[in-house]
Amino acid sequence: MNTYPDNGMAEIAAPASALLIGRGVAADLIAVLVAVTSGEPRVLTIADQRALPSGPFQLAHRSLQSGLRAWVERQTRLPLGYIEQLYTFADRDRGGGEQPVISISYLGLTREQRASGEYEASWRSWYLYFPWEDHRLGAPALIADEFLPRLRAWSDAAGDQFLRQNRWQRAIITFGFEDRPWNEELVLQRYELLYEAGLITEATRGEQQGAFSNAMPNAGQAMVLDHRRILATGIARLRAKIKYHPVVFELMPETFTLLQLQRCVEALAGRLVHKQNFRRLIEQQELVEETGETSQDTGGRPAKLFRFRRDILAERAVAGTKLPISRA
Amino acid sequence: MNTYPDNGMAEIAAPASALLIGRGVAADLIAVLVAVTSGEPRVLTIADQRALPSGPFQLAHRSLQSGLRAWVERQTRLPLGYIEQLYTFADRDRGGGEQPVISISYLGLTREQRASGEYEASWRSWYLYFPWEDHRLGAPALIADEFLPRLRAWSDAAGDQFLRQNRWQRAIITFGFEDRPWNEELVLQRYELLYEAGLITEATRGEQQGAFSNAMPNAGQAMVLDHRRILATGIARLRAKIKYHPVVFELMPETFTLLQLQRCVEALAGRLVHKQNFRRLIEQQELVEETGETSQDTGGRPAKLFRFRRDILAERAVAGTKLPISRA
DNA sequence: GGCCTTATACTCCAGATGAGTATTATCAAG
DNA sequence: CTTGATAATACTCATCTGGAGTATAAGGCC
Repeated sequence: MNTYPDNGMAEIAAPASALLIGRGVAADLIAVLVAVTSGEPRVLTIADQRALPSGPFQLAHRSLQSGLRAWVERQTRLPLGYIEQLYTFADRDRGGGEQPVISISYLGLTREQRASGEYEASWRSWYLYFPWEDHRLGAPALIADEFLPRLRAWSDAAGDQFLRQNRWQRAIITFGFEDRPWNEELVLQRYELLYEAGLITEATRGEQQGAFSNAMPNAGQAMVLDHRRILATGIARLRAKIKYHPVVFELMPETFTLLQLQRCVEALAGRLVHKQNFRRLIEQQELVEETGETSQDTGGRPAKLFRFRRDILAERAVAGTKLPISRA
Repeated sequence: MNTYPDNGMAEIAAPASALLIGRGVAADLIAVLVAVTSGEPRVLTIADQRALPSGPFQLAHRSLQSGLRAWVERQTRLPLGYIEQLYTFADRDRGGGEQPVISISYLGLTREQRASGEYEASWRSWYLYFPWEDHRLGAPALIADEFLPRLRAWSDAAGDQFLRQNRWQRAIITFGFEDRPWNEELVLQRYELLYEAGLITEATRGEQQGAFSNAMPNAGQAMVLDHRRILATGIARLRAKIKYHPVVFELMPETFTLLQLQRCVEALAGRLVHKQNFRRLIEQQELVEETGETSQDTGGRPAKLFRFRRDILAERAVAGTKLPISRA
């Protein structure tokens, strides 16, 4: 998201000897398109689920944002409910030649997901790429069994004492070791930590063939270039956003029960929320209104159906709202 | 920041007839550099205070971020404590020719401000550009006396009823009319509203010479291109950020009193905070430690001097903190 | 009817927040 | 050396908010 001193890795290095090129870089758009179906948060992927959809910026478009929108809608035939810019970075390894590539990444939310791509596009659960991020059924064993010892070892391997302590402290905070609470928003920080520790497949790509590698094949599906990092950025942004902005509704069907809404939020946040408190907050904020209908297929008592009050959007989009996901 | 449907204006339009240019755009960096001195939040400007510093992206740099950092430090000889990307947009009116320009804007915080530019750089209070954003001495008369009637008239002038209501509702929320609370974070939304209503000088630039204009010369100093909009984005981002991230300290001298810290926060937020509660929050978060010294030149009882606990930064940079500025 | 499942209505408590009051320590002016 | 002005600093208090739990209602299914 944003770096303190300069967290590195965000943007790929170019040799310091390269000359100044004032004019003439290529610009790419990269999209993190999200939908939630059957209780899973899904992201649109291409290239055998190993890449995010992307394409060159075309001047024909009014703006970057509308360019992205038009391009996605043409490719997928999905209406995009919400678009937000994520991050821009420069990457010289792309293009193949001397010309650097500037990549502008976007987060987009959509309701449906008839894939319908021109290439083999498919929607995949984002936990395929980040299995350690799903805490709905408790903390995944992967974290305590695999990450904990390896991050510990990596920390201890640091030369100077300050670095050692710094590494371990980041591990503690991001993964909630030593009884710290889990903070679902730190998706990017966790990914970066694992990357630096060499546990992520992508981190060891540039290295020699026979080199020893710490990379864990079971630490999530790898992606092309830094696409997994961009996905992490998108997930983090969305997890933060749903807490104070009514964007969840862009992912919901026209009418829904409160439990469906809750399941959607839980899928995104990767953690469960207290049902009664969730309803209290939703209702007292007047974000939804009853349709008058009820849904029978709940498995229990029929639930009232609600619809998002679009009329309140102008107000709340700017003034903010809340969702009950513990930050502590 | 981010747009709902597509708030327009964010990125300048290019004619729909323009052809696709896959390769070859120019990339510019634009910086919002902020410092706080004598109780005023200041921004570095060039070109007779009518522009933000900017320059072409040079491939010689490791990354966009380090490029920005190196370039600013060379130009101003100021160390940048904190850098954060703001927004990227495409602008075809720039470059003069067919080549579109991609502008990547950054927010940077620095401690001192010996201008020292190569061109005539100077630090200006950002309230010079946004006089309506300073509520430290109460709401500026400008808002009730000038904006209120004009925004009212602009709303009423809308053709259909929905648009009329939408305009006025945005005015109410962003400016706190009709007894709504003032929300200091809505800097960008306010600027966009004034821009759409034609009250901002920049909004009427492209128009005919003799055309009638609503633009108010007293509604803040105008800037080149969309620099004022970028500045608004930076202010909004910073105002939001100081509430949950310990970035204020990047703007403070090595040691400071709690009142100095408070004044700095107030300068940025454009509103006053409750002194006792401010201190309570700062101290219970253990963000600062006493130096043991006291400052005599307070005008009253001497105040303890504090220093920011840099050692806590690694933890808090990621875990977050709080500052007491009412959101309600 | 008994039991499972989910919806929905309330209650409780602890900590955070907003807004005071009271007291203490300096300096400067008379 | 007393009086004011200005701040620092210590407490108090009522309210809000958020997390968690209990109780009851309304369906399906056996």
